[in-house]
Amino acid sequence: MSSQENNQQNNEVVAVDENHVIAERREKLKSIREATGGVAFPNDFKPQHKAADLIAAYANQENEAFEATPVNVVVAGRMMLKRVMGKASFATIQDGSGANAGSRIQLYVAKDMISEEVYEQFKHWDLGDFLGATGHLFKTKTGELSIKVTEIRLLTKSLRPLPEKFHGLQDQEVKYRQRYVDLITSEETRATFVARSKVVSAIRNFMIQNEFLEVETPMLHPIPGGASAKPFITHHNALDMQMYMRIAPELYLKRLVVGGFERVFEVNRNFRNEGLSVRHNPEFTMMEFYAAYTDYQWLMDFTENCIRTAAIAARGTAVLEYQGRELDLSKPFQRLTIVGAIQKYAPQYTLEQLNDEAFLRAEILKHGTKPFDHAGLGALQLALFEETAESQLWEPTYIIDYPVEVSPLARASDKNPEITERFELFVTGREIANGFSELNDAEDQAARFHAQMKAKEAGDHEAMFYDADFIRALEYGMPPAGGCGIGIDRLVMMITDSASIRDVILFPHMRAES
RNA sequence: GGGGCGUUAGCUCAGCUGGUAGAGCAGCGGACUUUUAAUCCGUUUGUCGUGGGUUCGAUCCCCGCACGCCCUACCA
Repeated sequence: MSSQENNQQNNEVVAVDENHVIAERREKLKSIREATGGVAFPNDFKPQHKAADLIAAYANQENEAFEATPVNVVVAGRMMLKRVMGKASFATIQDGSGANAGSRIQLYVAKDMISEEVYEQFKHWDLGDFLGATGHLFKTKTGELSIKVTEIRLLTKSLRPLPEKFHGLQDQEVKYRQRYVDLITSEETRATFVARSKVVSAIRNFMIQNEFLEVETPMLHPIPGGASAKPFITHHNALDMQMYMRIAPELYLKRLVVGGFERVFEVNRNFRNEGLSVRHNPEFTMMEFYAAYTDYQWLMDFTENCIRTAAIAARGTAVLEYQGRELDLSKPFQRLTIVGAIQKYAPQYTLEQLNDEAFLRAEILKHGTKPFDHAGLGALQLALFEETAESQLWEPTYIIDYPVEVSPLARASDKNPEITERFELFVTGREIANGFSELNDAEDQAARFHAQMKAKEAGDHEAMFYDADFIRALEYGMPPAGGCGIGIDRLVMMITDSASIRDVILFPHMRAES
C-alpha cells in the first residue's frame, strides 16, 4: 500500500469516528490555541503532591488544624467529575497514585479565589481534561478532604469523551481494544495489572534471592525448539534465512547451564501460532528457570514456594478465591501419577483397563480425540487423563511420571526407562507449570531428537526438530539439573481472579478492526 | 474449526411477535458559593453492525456476511 493510500485510509477512519461531542471539543481546543498563542499543551506545570499521599496524610485532620497551619499543595490529574454551580464548583481529579494507580481528590473552585475569566474557562473544560491546580487543603461540610483552589490551569485538552461516568466502560471489545480507556475508568482493571506487576517482581526477587541469574536469550530462533507447538515463521532479509519466533527458551537456557551459569532464569514471551481462547494468547509470558544439581522433586518444592510467594506479594494471602470457589495455595500441593489421578478422579476405570492399550484407545475415541497411531501405553494413559481428570484438578496438583515419548527433553527415570522425572502443575483445572529433571546425556538426547524427526515424518506436525548445536553443547557436558517453566499469564489469572487470559494481558490479540 | 449469544446516540441502556426510535449520562443554553453519579429548567445528536429477502411498510421476521463475548477443539 502506498503512503498516500495509507493516509487516505487513516483519514477515512478518523472521519467515521468523529461525532458532535468531539467536534465541540475541537472547537474549544481551537479557541485555546488562539488564546494561548499556540501553546495549548504546556509542559511547565510540575505537581508536588499526589492524591493518595494527601489522603493518607490528612484525611483525618480537621478544619481547625488546616486553619491554624495551612497546607499548600500543587496537584495535577485528569478531571473525572465536575459539579458546576453559579459562583463555585467542585471537580474531582484522578492521578496515578495509590495502591491501584489511580487516586482521586476533590477541588473546590470558587470564582472569588481565582479570576472571573479563569472561572468562565473552567466551566467549559471537559471531563477527561488534565488540570493542574494550586491551593490549600480543607474539609468540606461532609468531611471530604479537598483543595481550595487558588490557581488552576488546563494542561491537556481531551478531545474524546470518556465513557459514562457512573457505569464506566462496559463493552468488553472496547475494553480490550482501547485498554487506555479501560484503565482510565476501571479501578478493577488497574488493580489487575498492578497485581500482575507485583507477581512478576515477587518472582524476580524470589529467583534472585535463590541465587538465580536473570538472562535474556533469543526470541528469533533458526530452529524452533524446547516445546511441541506451531511456531510463527518470519524471515531475516540480510541473512536471507527463515526464522521462527521462539516457542520456548529451554534449549538456550540449558546451553547457559553448560556454560557454567548454574542457576539461570528468564521472564519473557513465547509465541505459538495456535488458537485463541480464554486461556490462550498467541504470545504469552513464561518464567523459565534451570538449576544445576537439582531434580524434579526439588523443583516441585521450589515452584510451590515461588507461586505461594507471588500470591502473597500480590494479594497478601495464599488463600484465594477463584471464580467464586476457594483456592488454597497455602497447603502443600498434591502429587499424583497420571494413573493415580485417573483412579482418583475417574474411578470407573480398573487398573487392568488403564494398562490395556486397546481399551484406552477405544475410550479416548469415545471422548472425541483420536490418539496418534504410534502412541504407546504412557501416551494413551496421558490422553485419558487429559479427557477425564485434568479439568477436575482445582487444588494445586502435581501430576508426575510423564511418558518418555511425550517428553523428549526430560531425564528418564532410573527405575523405569518408559517414564521421565517430569511433572506438570495443574490449578483450577489448568496447566500452570511444567518441569523435569533435565536430560543431560547427549547421546540419549540425540536419539530422542531422531525419534521426534520420525514422528514428524509420520505426521506429527508438532514433533521437535533436531537441534545439532544443542547436542554439541550437551556433548561438552551439562551438569545434572532441573528446569521448570511457569505460565505467568495463567498464574496471574488465578491470583487476580480473572476469567480470561485477555483480562491479564494489557493488549490482547484481537482480529483487526473492520 | 464446531456450537450458543450479542451489535440501537459519544457512553450506559430501553424499544410491546412489524407502522422509519426513546431515557439517563456527556454536550450546548440558563439558575445555583460546600457539591458527592450534584440538583432544577430548556435543548442538539442516530445509515438501529452490514448486504440481501419477505411485506404496502422492517430496529423488529428470514438468509448471508463482519465483528465481539462465551463454550468446545489444539495447546501453556
